Amino acid sequence: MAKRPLSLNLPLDLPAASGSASVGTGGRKQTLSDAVYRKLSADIVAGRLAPGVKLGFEMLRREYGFGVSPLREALQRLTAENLVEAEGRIGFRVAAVSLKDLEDINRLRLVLEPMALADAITNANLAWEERVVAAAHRLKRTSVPVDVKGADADRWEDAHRDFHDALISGCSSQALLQFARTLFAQFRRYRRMFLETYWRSGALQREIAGEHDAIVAAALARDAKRATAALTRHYKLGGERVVAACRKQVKSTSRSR
Amino acid sequence: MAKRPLSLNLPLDLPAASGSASVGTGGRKQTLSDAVYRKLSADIVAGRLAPGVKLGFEMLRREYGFGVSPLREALQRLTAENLVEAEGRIGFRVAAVSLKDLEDINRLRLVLEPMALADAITNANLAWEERVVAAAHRLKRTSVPVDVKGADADRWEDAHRDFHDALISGCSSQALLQFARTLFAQFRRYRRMFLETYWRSGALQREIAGEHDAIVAAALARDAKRATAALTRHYKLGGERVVAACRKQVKSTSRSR
DNA sequence: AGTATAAAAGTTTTCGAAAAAATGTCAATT
DNA sequence: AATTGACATTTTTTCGAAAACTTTTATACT
Repeated sequence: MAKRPLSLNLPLDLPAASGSASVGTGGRKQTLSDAVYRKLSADIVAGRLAPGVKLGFEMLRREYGFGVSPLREALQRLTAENLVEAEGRIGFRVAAVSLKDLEDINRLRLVLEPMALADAITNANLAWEERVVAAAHRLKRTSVPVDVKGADADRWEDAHRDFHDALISGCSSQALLQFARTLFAQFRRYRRMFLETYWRSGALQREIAGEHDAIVAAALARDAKRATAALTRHYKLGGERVVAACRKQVKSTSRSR
Repeated sequence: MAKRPLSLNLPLDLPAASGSASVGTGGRKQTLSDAVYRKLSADIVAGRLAPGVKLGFEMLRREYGFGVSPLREALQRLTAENLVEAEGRIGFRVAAVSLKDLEDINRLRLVLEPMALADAITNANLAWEERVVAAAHRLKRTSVPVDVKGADADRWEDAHRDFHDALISGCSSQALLQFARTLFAQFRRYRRMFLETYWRSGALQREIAGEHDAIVAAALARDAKRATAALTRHYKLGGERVVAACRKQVKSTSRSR
């Protein structure tokens, strides 16, 4: 047997600046753990798993068909992203929602994402422009969902996320990108949860499309100031809508109990 | 160095903090998974597990004495914090270090942490002041470590982290706090890794103590502007030192191979 | 009745081993 | 000599069950 006497705790090594491939899920080969992570994440963000719902293993096994180990790993990761709450030996629940939390997320992404966009524009190149244009086009061509919790909505939401992700994808700060993505996912849950009625009107959709156009135009013109202003406006409007809806619902539910 | 299109100064206006003296690991009952997470995190940040080192399960089992399940969960969480890198079905490694990554972390925490501190000061109350004073005192009384990788250093580093954590603990934005903490841990790894020689001099320690005093004085005076300036100065100086050391070492190692 | 205590039931957490995948070896072929 | 492919070995990932713990239910006692 090859029992190499590995150095105990103190391997002296090089600070290798290992090539470090590009970002994202790109190279990662899929494991069950990854798959269940994605599925759970999607179901929570879409609101198919309501806030506060107990995520017991019996139920998860039945519903998702995975074993306990991948499930636990996925839940652990989701906990780090504040989509799931873990309590010692008691188990996991879908993260609760609150007006305070929503305002917190909204406020912070209004700082971070324009920052990321400004940086992306200063680093702009053709590949980035391509990506932005392609994502914008796809979003435009994606039909607006009818059922907010269905698979249609998932498709539109993915296109929407990819669009915003494309915009900031040229940002040189990986850390900033990661934070912005986390906040985007968290905010999206609130939007899908509270803007359900708003959604169907269609007027909202046209309005949003106009805001997106403004951002793209400014970004492609490499006008960082105008682009961040447009993005900020977009997020401010969206944020206010969701906050208002959340506030209303909180009030009505607290009345009903 | 890098360009900074990063805007500072945001309007943080939210009704003051809800009591919440119970920050931190408070309620969570300990599981093995938590324990191994903490141990692994400490060993990586301290540099006892060098960047790029393969984290195979045979080795981990032997060294740490835990089963595979808690180990995997801990590694999954550490991956989310960028202290560990996971590659599909190939396994886990301690996250690589690079000058680019260091500069990235440093730049972002220079934006986020002063933001958090400013907010904490606007929400200041007696409990927060108490906490700051206590943490500052403990840090002062903690003896400066001799061996940078030993348990002494862990103790000092904990006191140092608690001090900075106390300063921003009054921040009303949980999300901002979380990001700041993550960046602090990541930066700390670089500092311990590259400032090893610097450390013993003692002069550095006195210098740092002075910077801390300035921050505390301004914070207790509830002078947000002065406090953030002092904190920024503290981090700028520290960041520059580490970046310089990192740059030097990268150069020398790349020469040696 | 009400509180405390003990058994039972149900969950979560952990372990050990099986399954799946990757890596390494070595001979055969071009 | 280099490449390919089959086989063997090592490692990661997943599963099923045992262990540890929490919650509920039942029972006894003041």
